[in-house]
Amino acid sequence: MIMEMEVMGSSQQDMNLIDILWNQDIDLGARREVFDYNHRQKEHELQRQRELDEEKRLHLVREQEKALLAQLQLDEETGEYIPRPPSSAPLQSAVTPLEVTQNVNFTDDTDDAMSFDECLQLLAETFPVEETENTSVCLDTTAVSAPMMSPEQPALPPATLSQSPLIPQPPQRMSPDLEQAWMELLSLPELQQCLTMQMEDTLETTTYPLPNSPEVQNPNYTFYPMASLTEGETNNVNVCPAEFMNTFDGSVPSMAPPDNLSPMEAKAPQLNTDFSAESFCDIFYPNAIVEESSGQHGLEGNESNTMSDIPNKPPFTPVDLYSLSPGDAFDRGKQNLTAELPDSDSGISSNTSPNASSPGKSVYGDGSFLYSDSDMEEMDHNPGSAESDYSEMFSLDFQPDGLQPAVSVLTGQPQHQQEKNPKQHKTDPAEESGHDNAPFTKDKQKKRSEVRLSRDEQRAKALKIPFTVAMIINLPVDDFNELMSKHQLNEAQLALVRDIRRRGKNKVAAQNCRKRKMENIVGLESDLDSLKEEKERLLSEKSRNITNMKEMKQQLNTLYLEVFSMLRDEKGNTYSPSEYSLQQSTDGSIFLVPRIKKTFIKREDKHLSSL
DNA sequence: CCCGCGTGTCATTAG
DNA sequence: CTCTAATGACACGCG
Repeated sequence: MIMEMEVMGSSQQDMNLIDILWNQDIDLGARREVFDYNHRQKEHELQRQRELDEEKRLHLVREQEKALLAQLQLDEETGEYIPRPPSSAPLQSAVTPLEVTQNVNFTDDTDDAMSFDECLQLLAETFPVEETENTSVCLDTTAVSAPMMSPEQPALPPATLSQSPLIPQPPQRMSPDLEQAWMELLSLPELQQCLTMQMEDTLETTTYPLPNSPEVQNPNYTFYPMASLTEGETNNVNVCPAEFMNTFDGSVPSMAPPDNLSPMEAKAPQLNTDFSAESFCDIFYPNAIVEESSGQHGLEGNESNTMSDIPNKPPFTPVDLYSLSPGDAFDRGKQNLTAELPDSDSGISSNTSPNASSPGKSVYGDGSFLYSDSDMEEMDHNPGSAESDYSEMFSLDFQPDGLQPAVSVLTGQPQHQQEKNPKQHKTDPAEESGHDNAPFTKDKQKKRSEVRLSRDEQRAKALKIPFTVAMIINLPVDDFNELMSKHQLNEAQLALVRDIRRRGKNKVAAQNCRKRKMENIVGLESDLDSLKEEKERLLSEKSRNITNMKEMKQQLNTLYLEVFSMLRDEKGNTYSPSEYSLQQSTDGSIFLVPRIKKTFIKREDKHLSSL
C-alpha cells in the first residue's frame, strides 16, 4: 500500500515535471503530446486504424482490378485488354461482387456512371508500374483529410461524375472502346489532380509541413482545416497541399492546364483531393506568374531600405493577401506587433527547425567580429524610438520553417518570396497562444525578452540592417549567405548580423539543451522509482526465501531424525545420530557412517578430562 | 539582502 | 580546417 502511494506520488510528480517541461517547450515548438504517453498511444492507435482502413481500400481496389481484368482478355495482337463476350457465365459471377461493393461505396452511382474506383482501375492499367503506390497516395489524401471534412461530405463528388454525359459505362457493360473512355476519363479533374499528384510524388519526395501562414488561418479560405492539420498533426506530412506548396512556382499549373479544368474546380474546393494546383496557386499566390514575369526581386538592388519596398509592390502581391483577411489586416498586424515584441525571441525559437540548415561554406568565414557587442553598447542605451519602426521591420519578417527558402533556392527566385513570407509566421497564433497558455514566467519573460529584443532590434536598426532578427537567425545557411551576398553590408553590419545569428542559434540550442536535461532528469527519476520498486520486490523475495529455507531445514532435520529412529543394528538397538551419520555416495546409495572424528574427539576429551 | 529560478550569453568542446 | 550543435559556466532580472 505504501509502495503504491509512492508510485502514485512519483507519477504525479512526473506529471508536474512534464507540465513544466511542456510549458518550456512551447518555445521550442514541442507539444504536450510529445510527453504524454497516453496521447501517443492514442495517436498510435489512430494511425493503425488509418492504416487498416487504407489497407482495406487498397484491397478493394485490387479486387476490383482483378475483377476487371477477369472481364477483359488480352488481345495478343494489339496488347490491349478487350472485354470478353458476355456469354461467359463464370465471369459474370465473378463480376457480381464488384457491383455490390461499388454500390456500398458510392450509393449515388448510377449504372451508367463510372465510379472513382473504376477510374482508378483504368489508371492502374495505364500506369501499371506505380499503380499501387500512387493509388495509395491518392487515397491517402482522402484518408488523411477525411476526419477534417464534414461528415456528410462524400469521399468524392459522385454526382459530378454521374452528371457527365461523356462518362463511359461501367466495366460490366463497357463499350469496347476503352481508349475513348480513357480520353474522356482523363478530362476529369479528379483524375488530373491525381495524376498531377503522382507525378509530383515522383519528382518531389520530400514533404514539408505546411507553414503556419496567416492565409491558412483566414476563414475565407475553404481549406482552413489544413491549418489544424499543421498545428496538431504535422506528422501527416503526406498531404497534397504541402506538396503543392513546394511546386507553386508554376510546375503544377503546367501539368494541369486551366483549360482542362472543369467548372467544378472553380467551386469551393471542399476536399483536399479537389484542390487543383491552379486554384491553390490562385488562392495563395494569385500573382505568382506575374511576379515571375516581372522579375522583381524584392530586396534586390534596394539594399538601403527594403521596408518601403513592399508598399510599392503591385497590388496583388502575396503580401497584400494579408489584407484579404476579413477587415483585420492592420489590426492583426498591430496585434502581432505587440504580441511579437515581447516574445519574438521565443517566437523565433518556437519555429526553428534544425533540419532546415545544411552545412555550407560561409561567405564570411573570416570571423571578423570587429564591431561586436562591446562596440554596440552605446546603442543599447538608446531605448528610444526603436519600437516605432518595428512595424517596418516586421513587415520583412521571415517564415522560418525552411520551406520557402528551399523552394526559392531551387527556383532561383529567392528574394521576393523570402521577403514576403515573413509576415506569415508573425501572425501564427500557435506560438503566441502557446505563450498565452503558459501559466508561469509569462510576464517576466515578456519584460526580459522585450529588453533583449529591443537590444538586437535596436542594434540592427542602428546599423540599418535591412532584414529582421528572425530572418537572420532562422534562414538556412545557404539562404543566409545568399541574402548576405545580395546586400553589400559593411563590416559592422556583417559583424552584427553574425552576432545576432550566433546568439539566436545558441539561445535555441540552450533551450534544447535544458529541455533535454529536464527530460533526462525525469527519465532518471522514473528509473529510480522503478529501481526502488525492484529493490523492494527483491527484498521481500529474499525474506520469503529465508523463511522457506528455514522451514525446509527444519523439515529435513525432522526427516533425518526419523530415518535414524527407524534404523536398527544387529541387536535391534537404534543408532545414535550423534555417533552415526547418513551419507550419500555419488551413485545414489546411502551409507551409515560412524562419526569417527567426533567419537575420537570425545574419547580424547574423556582422556584429557581424566588427566 | 539573500536565495532560487528561468533565461540569455559566452567559451569551449564534440561531431 | 570550418561549421554547427551541445553544454558548462556565468550574469541578470524577478519574485
